[in-house]
Amino acid sequence: MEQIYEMADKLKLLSDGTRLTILSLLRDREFCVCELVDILEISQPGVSQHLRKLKSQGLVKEDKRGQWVYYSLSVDVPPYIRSVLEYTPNSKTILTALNKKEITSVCE
Amino acid sequence: MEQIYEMADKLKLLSDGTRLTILSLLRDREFCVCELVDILEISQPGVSQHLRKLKSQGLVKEDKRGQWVYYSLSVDVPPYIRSVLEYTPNSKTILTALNKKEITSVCE
DNA sequence: TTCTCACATAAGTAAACGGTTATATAATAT
DNA sequence: ATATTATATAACCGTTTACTTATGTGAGAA
Repeated sequence: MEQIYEMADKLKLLSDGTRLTILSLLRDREFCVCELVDILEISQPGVSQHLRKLKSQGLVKEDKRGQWVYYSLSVDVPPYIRSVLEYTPNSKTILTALNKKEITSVCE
Repeated sequence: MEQIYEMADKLKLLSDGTRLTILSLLRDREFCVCELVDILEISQPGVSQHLRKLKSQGLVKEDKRGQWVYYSLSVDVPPYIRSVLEYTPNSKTILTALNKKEITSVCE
């Protein structure tokens, strides 16, 4: 019972389009915040706050390198979350849908 | 992109503990509203409203039989929702966790 | 008919949510 | 040292959420 409410809490992270997009992108590779700001159409603080929620529940981890902070999927993403992410479009699809050219890495 | 926001909208239905419990119960058999009211610990209108949301998004269907309305999982539950429900506790586990004796059917 | 039971709908409310702008911090570049 | 860039945090705000109580509706029982 506890368990089912915990699951609901984590699933809440997937219940917002912006966050589900972020997770789908991260499924393929790491992204730094400025890339996500460029891709998603909300403000930088908006992106930061979504990332904070995702991190606080252990779905993503951050890696600070110089000026940038790179986010990637945590290895601890529970199976019921992973199973959903298998059904979301991949980053290539998302990026072309948004008319963003597919960058390979780094903001520089 | 459209697609990802649609998925997020349906996942929102799983992001509440009460609704996730309802769906997990329905995975095993149909339940009438009064059974759900007895099991879950919220008011009857509260249960009705959750069921309305679940129905409006096509996750459950209703079957009126006499005085009662029986709800069951829709056959149209999309795969990414089904895959989550494979990880939730079954109705037996939920009922014993809540100290409700396992009824086999009907309110009568 | 009248009462009761099962359910739905309406209206109200406190809290959470998802965004914004403004500001702080920390690293790099000049 | 100063400016610029990347990110985080704070404060605010309108909307949505998940409940509640009160009331409506429709079926079966008396």
